[in-house]
Amino acid sequence: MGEKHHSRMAELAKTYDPKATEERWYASWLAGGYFHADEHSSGPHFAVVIPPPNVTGVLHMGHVLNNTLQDILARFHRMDGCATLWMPGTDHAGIATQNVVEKQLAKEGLTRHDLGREAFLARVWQWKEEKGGVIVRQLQRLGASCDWERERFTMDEGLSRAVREVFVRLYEKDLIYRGQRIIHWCVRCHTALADEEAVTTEGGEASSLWHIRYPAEDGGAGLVVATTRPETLLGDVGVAVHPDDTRYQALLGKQLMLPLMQRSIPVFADTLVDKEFGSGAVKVTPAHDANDFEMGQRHHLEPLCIMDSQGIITAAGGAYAGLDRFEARKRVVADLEAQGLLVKTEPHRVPVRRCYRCETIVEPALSLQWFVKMAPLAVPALAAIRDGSLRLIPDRWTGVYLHWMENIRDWCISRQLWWGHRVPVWYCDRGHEFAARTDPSLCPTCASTAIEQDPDVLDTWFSSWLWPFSTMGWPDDTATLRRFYPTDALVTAADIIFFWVARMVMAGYELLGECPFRDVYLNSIVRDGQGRKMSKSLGNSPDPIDVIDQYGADALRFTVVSIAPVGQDVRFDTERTEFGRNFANKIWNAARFALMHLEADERSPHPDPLPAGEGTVLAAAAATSLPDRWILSRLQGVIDEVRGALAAYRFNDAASALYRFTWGEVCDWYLELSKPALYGDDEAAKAGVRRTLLTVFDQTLRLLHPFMPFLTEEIWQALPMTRPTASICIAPYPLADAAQRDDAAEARIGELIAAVTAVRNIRAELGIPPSTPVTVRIAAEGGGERVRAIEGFIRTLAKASAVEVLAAERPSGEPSAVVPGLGEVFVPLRGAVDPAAVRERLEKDLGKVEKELTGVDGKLGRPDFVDKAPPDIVDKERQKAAALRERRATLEKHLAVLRAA
RNA sequence: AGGCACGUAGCUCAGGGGGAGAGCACUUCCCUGACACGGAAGGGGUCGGCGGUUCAAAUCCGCCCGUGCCUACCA
Repeated sequence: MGEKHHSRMAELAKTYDPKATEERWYASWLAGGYFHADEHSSGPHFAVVIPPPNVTGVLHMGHVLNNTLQDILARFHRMDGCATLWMPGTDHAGIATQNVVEKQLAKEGLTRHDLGREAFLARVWQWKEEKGGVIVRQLQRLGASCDWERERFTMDEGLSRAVREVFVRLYEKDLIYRGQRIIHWCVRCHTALADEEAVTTEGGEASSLWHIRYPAEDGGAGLVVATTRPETLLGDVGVAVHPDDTRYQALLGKQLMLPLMQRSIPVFADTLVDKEFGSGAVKVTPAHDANDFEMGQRHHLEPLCIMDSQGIITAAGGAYAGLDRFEARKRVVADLEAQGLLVKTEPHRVPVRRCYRCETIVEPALSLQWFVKMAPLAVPALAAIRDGSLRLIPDRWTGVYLHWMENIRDWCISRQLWWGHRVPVWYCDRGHEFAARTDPSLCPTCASTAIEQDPDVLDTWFSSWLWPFSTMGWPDDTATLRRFYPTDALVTAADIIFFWVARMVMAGYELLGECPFRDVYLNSIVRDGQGRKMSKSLGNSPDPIDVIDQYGADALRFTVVSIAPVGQDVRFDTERTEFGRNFANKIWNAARFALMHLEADERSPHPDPLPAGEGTVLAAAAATSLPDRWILSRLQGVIDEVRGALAAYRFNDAASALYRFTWGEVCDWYLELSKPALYGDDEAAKAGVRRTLLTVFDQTLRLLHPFMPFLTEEIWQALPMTRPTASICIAPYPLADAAQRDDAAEARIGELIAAVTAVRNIRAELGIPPSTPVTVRIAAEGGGERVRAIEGFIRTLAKASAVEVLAAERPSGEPSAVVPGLGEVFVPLRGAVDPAAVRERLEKDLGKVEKELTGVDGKLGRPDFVDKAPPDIVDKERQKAAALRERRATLEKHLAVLRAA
């Protein structure tokens, strides 16, 4: 510990180690209560609710992106002075959770029926307490700044009360009803599913189209129907043809003999039939197909159910009773073939719907279920998007939303499960039905005590659609609701626009008269390196926790945000995280450099660069040197860029602006430019640079904080300055200060960069090693003042022994480059290198100039261009041509000298 | 079938009517006292194809090809 003043340096390893910081800072943020949103606060506010992950869920890359974006918004607004609420919680996920526990039971050789409803539910709760919510801890690893004190669960007491209240209200308004409908039935989960939960396989699945002859009852030929589901023939009650179809006019109204079943069924006309498809004749099975059900109703045909809840053919299926639906299909086809009634079988792709939870093929089934009448609820939800009070970003999703809303169908909300909110409807022994907010003991109509509650539970989404306000205490009129509702933004994936987003909008209007959020940002879908959707079955989804362990949470966050442009899917490969890891390490090392110099001087403690408690930056007055003025000016530029990008949800643009500034300007140039002063003897110059360093780091870290919370806190806390707040989490977000914009400084440093690059380029191309000193000569435009302002920096950065301003005469036969605004930069090398190499370089330059000149002259040669293009554009081209001509002349002169020699 | 999006450097992708960009990969040089998870300098693209609008098109429009996604009552 000899160098005691460098103790902090000793702590800072050469590479950043996320493991050493992340856990510590997260704990300190929680302890500090920074994420808690105070409902009694005043001033601006910002609220966002998390799309509640399933309690059964584990973090995947989609969550990482989604929650990082929310965290960026939350942290940004929190720093920007808003009382910020990021509402967290989990979803009880009816089917998914029930499946998990049923699987567990299966290992013990039990089914839920062995336990009974009550014991089973106890078992699910037990599972939830022990194993559920892993994802919440995983979100914390990611750095999510949720208000965990408010964490909710869709089955907790408050939310259950909200669900019940909504059901009863809608029931009383006749917006909830019970009816016999064709719904999607999962024969494995044993429950009804909403339309959205029965997913169609892309492009259909390989199957066949069977053409079957149905003879006429009177012994005639009858007709041929085409079907993809021959087994449902057992439940046919008729055959439909298009009314205009000339082929079947004679058969209309006649009876056919249903094969295998020997039942007489009618032929009728319905416009739903497509003449072009198959034979133009459709077998009608009202109990097992939604369209057939419609036609059956129109033509007063009684549905005939031939399948039970497990997909087994019932007694109504005659000889086929007891067979599984697919076995029955084989047998039916075989029997038809044996009887010569199978006309042909052709390969056909069938749109098959599968259960979104277990992927079992779903069965359209006629069943008594509860529905929400959606059309009235859609009215304000449509108006909201049309009048702009609700925005979808990117807005191309608006069309998708509108289409769904305009063609909305009633929502089947009952599920034949046990895990979920139970339908709050009771039936009494005298046939009365009623909904109740609290569990009743007798029938309100007849006072009978023989009452029974509906056994079904509600669709999981029936609690999710209330999420934005149920989590804030609704139906009570709470301070939280008044302060934070409606929320500002919703960040979610587009695949749940219908399941969730659209329904929340409807619920918000129906129950609170307001849209629950203003902006809906639909984030990218994260795919694997080959563009495939990440899925468990493919095993192509990296475990984000492993990635965090390997690279750090900040690295993962920054990478994911950087590669996710608005509205485009992203491809993620674990190795891509190196991008963020490298950036984090770069920042870390830049900070080591800064801290080394900031702490090296104990005699002159640094002034606090922060005006007390404000988000503005240090007055420009302190910055005197050119590089200082430049970097502070550039800082204002990034601040505006980042703020602008965030306001437009252009997260990747914000990230890239920060990356370019931090790495490409601060590290690549400013730190290098600061070295002459820092390593020099001029104490005043040193102090100025140190102050700028401190300001730049303080401000840049704050800008970066929402993206890389851990690293920025770690470094910020190490900066030797008076901090306005205990944590960077709540430090004011930088606000650009126009007074610190300095166009002149930006121009001068721009020239410096160009000049240094030019010299380096010449060195590299001509093979002059850094150890060989060169003299740089500059034929300056308009005097040598600009050169003299930067010559010291050129000398250091270009490793030049001297920088000279040329008088009238210019060197001949030497490599050079033109730096607009500064002049022509020469690196005299005669004698030091092979003249042939110099000539080669000059010829290459000349070639480039000629090529460019040809283009520009061509443009200027067209009268249309000169006449019609805007004058400033023409002017620019003319200036370009002039400069190129001059450059060409110079190069030719140099070459002439070389060739002569 | 319809709708939407995408097709830009070897790879992954930004950009978007008047100078073709980034990261990775590649070539050459450099372990220079923040950083080799680094530095310096480079090579590489007729911006999917064909037409159109325009003084000017990678950028706007149309068609085509390819890819992906969403929606749908083709039994």
